[in-house]
This record gives sequence, C-alpha cells and structure tokens, in this order.
Amino acid sequence: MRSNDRTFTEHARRTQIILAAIEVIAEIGYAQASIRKIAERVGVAMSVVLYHFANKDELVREILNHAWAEAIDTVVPALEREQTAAGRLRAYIIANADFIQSHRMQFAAVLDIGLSYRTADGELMDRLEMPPDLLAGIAKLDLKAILREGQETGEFGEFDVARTAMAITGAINGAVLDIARDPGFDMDGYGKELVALFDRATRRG
Amino acid sequence: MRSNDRTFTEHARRTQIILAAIEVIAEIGYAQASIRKIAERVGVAMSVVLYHFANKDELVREILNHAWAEAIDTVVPALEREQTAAGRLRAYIIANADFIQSHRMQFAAVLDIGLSYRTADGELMDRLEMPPDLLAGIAKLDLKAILREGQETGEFGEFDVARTAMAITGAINGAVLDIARDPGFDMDGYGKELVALFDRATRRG
Amino acid sequence: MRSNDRTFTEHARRTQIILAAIEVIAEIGYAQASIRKIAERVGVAMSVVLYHFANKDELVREILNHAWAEAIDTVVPALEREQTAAGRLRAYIIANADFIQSHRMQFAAVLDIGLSYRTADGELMDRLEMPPDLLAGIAKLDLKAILREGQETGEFGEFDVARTAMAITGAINGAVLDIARDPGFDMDGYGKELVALFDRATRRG
Amino acid sequence: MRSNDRTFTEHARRTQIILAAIEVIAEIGYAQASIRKIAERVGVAMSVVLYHFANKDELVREILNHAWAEAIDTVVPALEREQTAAGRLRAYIIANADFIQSHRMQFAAVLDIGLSYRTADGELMDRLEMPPDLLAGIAKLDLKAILREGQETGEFGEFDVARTAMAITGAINGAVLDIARDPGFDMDGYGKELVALFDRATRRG
DNA sequence: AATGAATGAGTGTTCATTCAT
DNA sequence: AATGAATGAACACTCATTCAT
Repeated sequence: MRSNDRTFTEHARRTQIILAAIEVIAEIGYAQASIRKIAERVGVAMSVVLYHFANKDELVREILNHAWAEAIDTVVPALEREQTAAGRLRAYIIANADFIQSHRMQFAAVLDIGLSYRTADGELMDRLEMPPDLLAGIAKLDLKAILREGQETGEFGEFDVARTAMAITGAINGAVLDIARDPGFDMDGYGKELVALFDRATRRG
Repeated sequence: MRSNDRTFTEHARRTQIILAAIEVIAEIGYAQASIRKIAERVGVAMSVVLYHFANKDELVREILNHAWAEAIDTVVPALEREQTAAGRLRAYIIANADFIQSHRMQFAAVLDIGLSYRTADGELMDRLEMPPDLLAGIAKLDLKAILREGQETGEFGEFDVARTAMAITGAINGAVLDIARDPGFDMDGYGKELVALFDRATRRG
Repeated sequence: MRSNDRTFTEHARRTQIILAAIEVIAEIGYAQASIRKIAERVGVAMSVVLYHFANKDELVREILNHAWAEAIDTVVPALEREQTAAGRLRAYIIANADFIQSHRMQFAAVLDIGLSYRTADGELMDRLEMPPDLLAGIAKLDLKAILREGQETGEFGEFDVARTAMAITGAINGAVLDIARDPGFDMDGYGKELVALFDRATRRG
Repeated sequence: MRSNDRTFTEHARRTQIILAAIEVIAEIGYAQASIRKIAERVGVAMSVVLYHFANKDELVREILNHAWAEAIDTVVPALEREQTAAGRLRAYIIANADFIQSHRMQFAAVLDIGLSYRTADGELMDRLEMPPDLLAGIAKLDLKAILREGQETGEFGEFDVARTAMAITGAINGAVLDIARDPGFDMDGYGKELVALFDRATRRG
C-alpha cells in the first residue's frame, strides 16, 4: 500500500478515473464496462488506467470505497442528529433515500458491482478489504443496532431484529431498478412512504 | 416464432439446455456463463445450443420465460385459494418465499440476468417480449391490485399502493443476496416475519 | 484428455501448427514467438491456434512431445543395433549428432524452450507431463545405464557414471549454439570427434 | 560512448543496477525480468534505470561485460600460474568450475541472456561490441591455444583442436541447468571428474 | 540526478457467431 | 439434428520508451 506517498496529480487522476468508471458502470453496467471504455471516458489511453490502478480489481475496490465514504458522510450525521431509536430509524431511511437520489449513478454502479462482480475463481465478492476508517464508518450505519435499541427502550414492539433489518434494507434498495430506468422517479416520496410504513410495522402495539 | 411446428425432441433439447443454463448461471454467474460452458453441461457441442436458439439473447429470454412460468405455477394457485385481500397478501409473501426457497438456483439465475444483462447497445433489458399466456399469468400476480382491493374492502388502512407494493417486493427480494451466499438461510422464517411485518404495516388502524 | 476422439483434420491442423511453431521458435526464439506470429506462419487467425490448443502451455508441451518422439525414433533403433556398451556409447553419440543435424530447427526450438520457458509462477519447467509411451521411449535413452553396463562388463574403466554422462550430454549439446549460427557447421565431423574423444576417456586403462 | 566523463556516483549507480539486474534475471529469468522489476530491486524508479542506460540493450551489454570481467579475473590468473599445457587445461577446467560455483547467479543470468536475448529483428545476439580491455582479457582464455600448444609440446596426442575445445566447453556448461535447479549440486566434484576425463582424452597415447 | 506520468504496441485468452458438412 | 472448424472483436494486462519537470 503506497497510499501515503501519493502525489497530488496522482490523487487527482485516480479520482477522475474512479468517477469516470462510476459513470460508465452506471450507464452500461459493470459487465460491459471495460477498462478501455473507462479510459475513453477520461480521454486517456487504456494503459493510463492500469498505470494508476494495479489491475481492475483495485479499481473496483476503490470505487466501492469511494461510494461508501460518501454514503457514510450522508447517513452518519443524520443519525447522530437524532435522540430516539424511532428517530434514528426514520433518519436512516430518509438519509438513505436522499443518498440514492443524489448519488443515483454511484448507487447504481455499486449495486451492479455487488451483484455482478466475481473474483477470479468465480466466487461472489467478499467485503473487499477496506481501510479501517471506512470500516469504522460502516459500523456506525448498523441498522440492527437501531432496532435492538428501540426494543430495549420500549419504543418498538416485538419482531425479529435481523429479519426486519433485512426487510428495511431490501425495501430501500427495491427502488433502485426503477430509479435506474426512470430518472423522474420520486425517491423523496418513496422515502417518506417507507418511513410511515416501517413506523407502523415497528412501533409498540 | 416457430413454436407451433416444434417437434417433441426439439422441445426436449431446448428445455434441457435451458435447465443447464440456469444451473450454470446460478453457479458461476451470468457474466461467466458462456454458451460453451452451458453446452458442456448438457454434454453437446457449443454449436448445438446455437442451433436450437438463434443467439444468446433468445436463450436468455427463454430462461426468463421458463422461470416466470414456474413462479406463476407456484404463486397463482396460492392466491386463488384465498378469499380476502389480507389473506392474499399473506399468501403472496409466503408463496414467493416458498418459490425462492425451492427454486433457489432459478431465482439466483434470473436475478443475475436481470441485473447483468444488457442489450448490445448497453441498455437494461426491457421486459422482453413474452408469449401472451405468460403475460396473462403475470397479470394474475398483481400485488398492487391486492393492496388496492384491501383498501376498498376496508381491510387495509391508508397508504400509497404503488410504493407499498414496491417495498414488499424489495423486502422479499432482499433475502436473495443472503440466500445466494448462505444455502442454509432460513427463508421460511423470513417469509413468516415479512407476513407479520406487512400485516402490521397495512392493516386498518 | 481427448486425444482419442480427435478428428483427422484436427490432427492435421495440430501438427501443422506444431511444425510452424517450431520454425518460428527456431528463427526468432521462444521469447519472441507469440501465438499471433505462429498463426501468421500457418496463415490462419490467432484464435485458430487457441481453438486447437487450450493455451500456450499446451502448445509448448506438444512441441516437446513431438520433438522427443522424433528423437526417440532416431536414437533408440541405433542403440538396439549394438551389442556392446562401447558400441552403444558410440551409437548414442552418433545418433544424437545425426538427429541434431537433421532436426536442426526442432532441436534449437526445444533447447530454447527448455532454457527460457517458465511456468506462470516463474519456476523453470519441470519435465512436463508426458504421455506414457514417450516416457517409456525416453527411458530407453538412458546414457547412464550404458556407462554403468560398460563398467560392469569391463569394457569401460573407472569413472563417475552420472558426471560422465553429464559431460557427454553437455559436449553433444555444446554444438547447438554454433550450429544455430552457422548452418554449414560440420556436425558429422563433430560427432565422430566426440566418439573418439569419449572412447579414449572411457575405455579401460 | 561517454565512459570517460562518468562521475563516481554515476558509475556506482550503474554498477548497482547491473548487480540488481543479475539478481533478478537469475531468479526469474531474462524473459520475465522487466526494467521495472530491476528498478524495484534497486529501490529506485524505473526511469532511473533508463536514465543511466540508454535502453535495455545497453543494460544487457553491460551485464555481459561485467560477468566477463569477473570470469577473466578468476580464470586468467589460474592459467598464468601453470607452466605446462596439461596444467593449463586442468587449471582452465577447475577455474571455470570455481567461477560457476561462486558466481552461480551471474552465470545463470548470462546463460539465460545468451540463449534468450535477441535483437529487435529477432537475430541472436552478436558478440556485442566490447571494450578493448575485455576483448584482450578474453583472448587470454583461449582454450584452443592451450590444446594446440599441448600438441606442439607433445603433451597431448592427436585430436581436432576446435572440436575438442567445443566439447570441453560444452561439458563444463552442461552442469548449468542442473546447478540452476539444484543449489546443492557438487560443482567441485564435477570439475575434478572433468579434469580426469579430459586428461585421459587428450594425453598422448 | 532523478522521477512521475503517459503511451502504443504487444501479450495470451475468451467469446458469440458463422458456415459447410 | 448435430457438429467441428474458423474467426474477429473484445478483454485485462505488461512492457520499453519518451518527456516535462
């Protein structure tokens, strides 16, 4: 890892390539997004991409890191502004919806990678090694912890925490395919509906 | 379309190839599932696959049709057994969970196609032209209609039908990534949790 | 291994490609001999080579097998014609020289592969898995066995068998670099000189 | 050639790079030894190597010169210590074996270059232009001259000088492949065996 | 003296598709 | 109905070399 001794220009190019890659993946899908097409988007030779990223895997990893970092920046502050578990659940859904709305392309790209990307030996990608600060940020997004806390404080009723968290996540992500096809999709309205829906579903009897 | 004048053997071969393709896609992912590998699974030459299917697109379309037909066969009867909207919602969720559980591979394959497959010009696949009988079957799976009916009969409270349907679908599908990675995933339990969750979320006051 | 069910045309193409590869390697060296250049020599598309050989390794392996088969055909009969160890030593040297002379290109190619070829992990090539009949043939070329036998019968004097065999082999192969540069090199004369030289060096006091 | 106006530091860097290149080539083979890998071994940027050597060809040439210089330093004094042709032949073999033994890596690298390296047009490397002092040194290693002298003094019997020299050289080098694979190879013992062998083969009736 | 950035030519390999048999 | 053979386009990746700083 030489992330410490990276030049300013190197950093700029890497970011430029990452953003271009996100665009390309969002538009034509991970499977079709070749290094050559990404380089064309940037306007450089294909070998430039491989000069800055050891291989395609590293580029993909950096795309995910980039997207996660932005997601954390959006969601974590929203959570920290809330005092109650119910408030945090509400904030979680709204902030996620906001993020998807404003980072449409990034989200589509990450989702596509998550579902299409396989390692050389054909396995689905593990949570690729992430820098520790990102892992720390992700830990603060723990939806299950919010639900558990709400049950302990008595704000929420009885339900299985893991399964309910999975349902909430699924419901939020469920919009992605639609939003990818219809740029006019009202994500805001969807977020509000989910807040109401899961409020009814989780609040104490 | 020459589906009428297809011999019995031709039909059998096509089905055999479709099933093999589903297996292969479920195992190694759509992106890695080449025609050659599918043919190898069947035990025939690669060109045999392209003798029976004009091109890869046609094979993919038939895989989807096949999967939809089986989904309809599982879910529609379950819906028809119910008299109330609430019952049908419950049945919809359970039947879908059952289908995913029992047709794990098919579901994984279809999902992978749905998210990876792009036409030559990079667009996401349209709902590919389906034979009319399939379209008719799919029409009977209309979750929005169930919700709307429940609101009309007063079984359900107030909520946006389209968005709630999207949330339910998303929640059901949300299990897919987990089930793909963990074959021991308790889909049954997850289905039951969803039934309870969406019952609380939709029922009147 | 599908060597059993190989078509006549397939076999012909494979041989054609092997021979072309030998030519190309002998001319420009293994390191420069790309699959593309080999295909050009044959007059087909590069992908044709990879249609007939799974990868470059398989092609290389087959080149070696081909060369060894011809070497065995040249040397083994010559050995079997002799009754004494001294005769066999003489025949061994002469037959090897003959083979090098008449299969100049093949020999140069094999030698270049043997010295340049590395597996993907950078190791020098092991004796690549060979078909059993080839291994059986190679076993009949055992120079050490000839020397040992001569010592037992009293034809040869005292010397270290393994080291002497290595010296003889080295001396024979020593001509290769020269023969590669000078097509007029008198291999015949060299062979005869070696016979005399190693006769003096091995015969009993 | 600007070898005259080279600063001390420049000379030191060049030597450092040459030694690193030898290491790398000996370890992974000439074909895999890229300029980048050599630079990494030194701990400098790839472009530093090309700042000190006009191109890869010049680096290769200098590696060979370096190796030859050390070989001369080992062998020539050993020859000069002997008074008779037979003694010089013995010394030649032993000193060469010693050199191979103690400069294992250098020898492996040079051999690999000698067999793999081709000019841009695919030709085998000519004896690359060497500085006059090296050529003078090499002239002192003339095995043929030793053999000729021995015949003139009557120490040696009748044999073809050029061919016998080639055989001796080949026999010495014959150990190289073995020594490259087996670091424990007893080069010393091999050298002594060769001395005995070629003594029997060359001495007067 | 040293280097980061960029690049074009080249590598082996995969793939869907065509076609004659 | 089935297939072996061939192919061109695309892929990720490596490399020696150039150049401005």
